[in-house]
Amino acid sequence: MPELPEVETIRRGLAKSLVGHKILAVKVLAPKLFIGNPQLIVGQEVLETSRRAKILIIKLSEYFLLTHLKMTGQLIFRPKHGELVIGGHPDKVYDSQLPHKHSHIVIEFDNGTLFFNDLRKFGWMKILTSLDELQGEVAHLGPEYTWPEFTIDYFQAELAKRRITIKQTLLDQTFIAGIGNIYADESLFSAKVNPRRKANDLTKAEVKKLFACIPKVFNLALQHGGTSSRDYRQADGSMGTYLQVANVYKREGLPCQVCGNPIERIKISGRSSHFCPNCQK
DNA sequence: CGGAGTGTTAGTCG
DNA sequence: CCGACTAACACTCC
Repeated sequence: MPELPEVETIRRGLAKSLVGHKILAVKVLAPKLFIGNPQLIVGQEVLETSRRAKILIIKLSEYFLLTHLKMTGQLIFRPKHGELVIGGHPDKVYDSQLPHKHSHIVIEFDNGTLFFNDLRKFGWMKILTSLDELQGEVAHLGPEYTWPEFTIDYFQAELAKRRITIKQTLLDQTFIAGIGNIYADESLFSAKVNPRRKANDLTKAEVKKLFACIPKVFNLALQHGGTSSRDYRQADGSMGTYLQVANVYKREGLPCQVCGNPIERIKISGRSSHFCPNCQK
């Protein structure tokens, strides 16, 4: 579930709570989800947080703690002092009941407790002990949309190589980092490109449009704190509101905001894909 | 009740 | 190398 805007929103929220604070204890309730020896990071302080694609990176005094939330992972921080602010969306499951049956890793800091919850258990936490290891971990990922190397020339050349659909291409993390199912569909709507089109069949004008739409969609989503559907909450427990401004995602059968045509939902290589058959050619 | 569907991605197989 | 498919898991929806 969490794509770039959700992970980035969580990162920003957690940075405020965690930077400068020390890990007192790590409890691993589902060993499969934690890679490395949890005792290694006890006593270390959080220096800074960053993000690469959908991976959250917490830099500690000596090591790095990485988290991937995959489909249903959550990170919830419960501060020691003061009420947990739920952002106007009270939800018992994310407050008083922690840890609950889907809390698999619990990290105690000097100022509160971080819970890693994951219903489907696809996510993970991982300790890396050097910058080299970290670079190896993210080596296969394509550029972030904010990087200078993410240029129109790169974008066009990569699309030209691919005979798969444009939808599948956008989901390929080795091509561009951070796009998932929601923002693939939303970017394609913005660019008026049908998700079934082959990547290498897009016209030059369409490629240019899509290239411009990706940052636009990501930035809008970041302003809204990401998308909340089912499990996702911001780091403070509140909901992201992007879905309120989404054009196609989860809008099957509803009128297109541009032309009024019903939004369709189809399967593209196993992933649900939402689009307006009238606007997206 | 049974089966399909779910925001991800690494791995396998042809 | 490329592309299609599957598994990892637990729950909701129809």
